[in-house]
Amino acid sequence: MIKTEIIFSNLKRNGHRLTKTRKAIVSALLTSECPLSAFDLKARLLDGDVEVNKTTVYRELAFLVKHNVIHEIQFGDGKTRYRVCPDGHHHHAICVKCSKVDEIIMENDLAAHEKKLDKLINFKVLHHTLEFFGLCKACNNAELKKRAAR
Amino acid sequence: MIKTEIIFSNLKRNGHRLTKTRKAIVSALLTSECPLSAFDLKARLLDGDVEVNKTTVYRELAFLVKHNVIHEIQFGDGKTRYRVCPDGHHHHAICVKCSKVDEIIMENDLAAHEKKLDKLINFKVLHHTLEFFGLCKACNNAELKKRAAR
DNA sequence: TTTGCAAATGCAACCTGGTTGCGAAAGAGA
DNA sequence: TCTCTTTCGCAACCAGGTTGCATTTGCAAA
Repeated sequence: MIKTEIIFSNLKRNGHRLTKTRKAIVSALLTSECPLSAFDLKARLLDGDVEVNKTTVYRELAFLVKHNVIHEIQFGDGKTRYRVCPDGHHHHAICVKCSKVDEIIMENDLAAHEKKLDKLINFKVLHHTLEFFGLCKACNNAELKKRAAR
Repeated sequence: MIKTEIIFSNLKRNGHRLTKTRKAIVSALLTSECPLSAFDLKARLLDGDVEVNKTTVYRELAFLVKHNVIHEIQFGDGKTRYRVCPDGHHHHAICVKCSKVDEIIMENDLAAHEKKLDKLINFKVLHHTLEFFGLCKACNNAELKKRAAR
C-alpha cells in the first residue's frame, strides 16, 4: 500500500520515529473501512499480535491528529472515532442498528451555507459536522421482513 | 410564559407529577438562550435556589427526552446538551472560543439529501446532525484586532 | 558498533460525564 | 388524612479519556 509509505516517510522527514506501535496504528486506520475508536483500534492491533497500552493508543492518536495524519469524528455516542485524513471532505451515513458507516459526498455544497453564515451573522466557519443516522439497506430489509411476518 | 403552561398541563394530563424539580428544569431550559448540559443546568437551578442531586438531573432529563419535551444535542465535546423541542428542525453555529450557540435554519434543505441517500444506497434516514464550528462575530473581531496590533 | 539522548511507552492513579440500586420523601387522587 | 406510586438523594459504580513518572527504545552521531 503506497499511502502508508507516504505517511511514514513524511513523519520521518519531520523528525518523528517510526515505532512498531505507530506503524501498526497508521496501518490499522488505513485498512479499516470505517472510523475506529481508541478501543476498537486497541482490539484490532491485538488481532495483529501488537499489544499496546491504552495510554499509548490515546497519545499516539493525539500525535497523529496533531500532525494531520488522521482526524476525529464524533457520532454522538460518547466515543471519539478516528480515520486517516481523506482527500475530500466527507460525511457519513451511520446505521443506528448495526453501526455500519458509509461515506457520502454532498453535491449541492455546504460551502455556500458557510459563506451565507458569514454574511448573515458574521460567523466564520472553521469546520462543520454533518452525520445522517438511520437504517442501512440490510437492517431496513430485516426490519421490513419482521413487520411483514406479523 | 405560555409555553411553560402548555408543557406542564400536557405532562399532568398524561399522569405525570409536577414536582418542584421538574418545573424548575423545564423553566430553566425554556428561558436559556442556548442548549444546556446537565452540569450547566444544575448550576442554573442553584442560582434560583433549587438544589438538585445530579442523579435527579440526569433522570429528569431522560424523562423529558422520553416524553418529547426536550431533546439532546451533541457538540462533540463529550457533553450531552439539552433544549426544549423546537417547532422546526434547527442547526447550530457554535463559537469555538466563547461557546456561544446560535440557531440557524437552512433553506435549501437537507431533506432532499435524505431522499437521495435512500435512492442511492438504500439508507433510511431517521435523523441527522449538522453543526458549524467557528468564530462568532465578537470573537472574530477580537481576533482581527489582536492580529492588527502585531 | 556502540553510545547518548530525546521520543515513545507502560503502569497506576486519577478525572469527568453519566448510570444503577435502594431506601426515603413527597405529589395527588380517594 | 391516608395510601400508593412516582420521584428524589445518596453512595457506589462504570466507561472514556488524561496525567505523572519511571523505563524502554529509535536512531543519529561518534
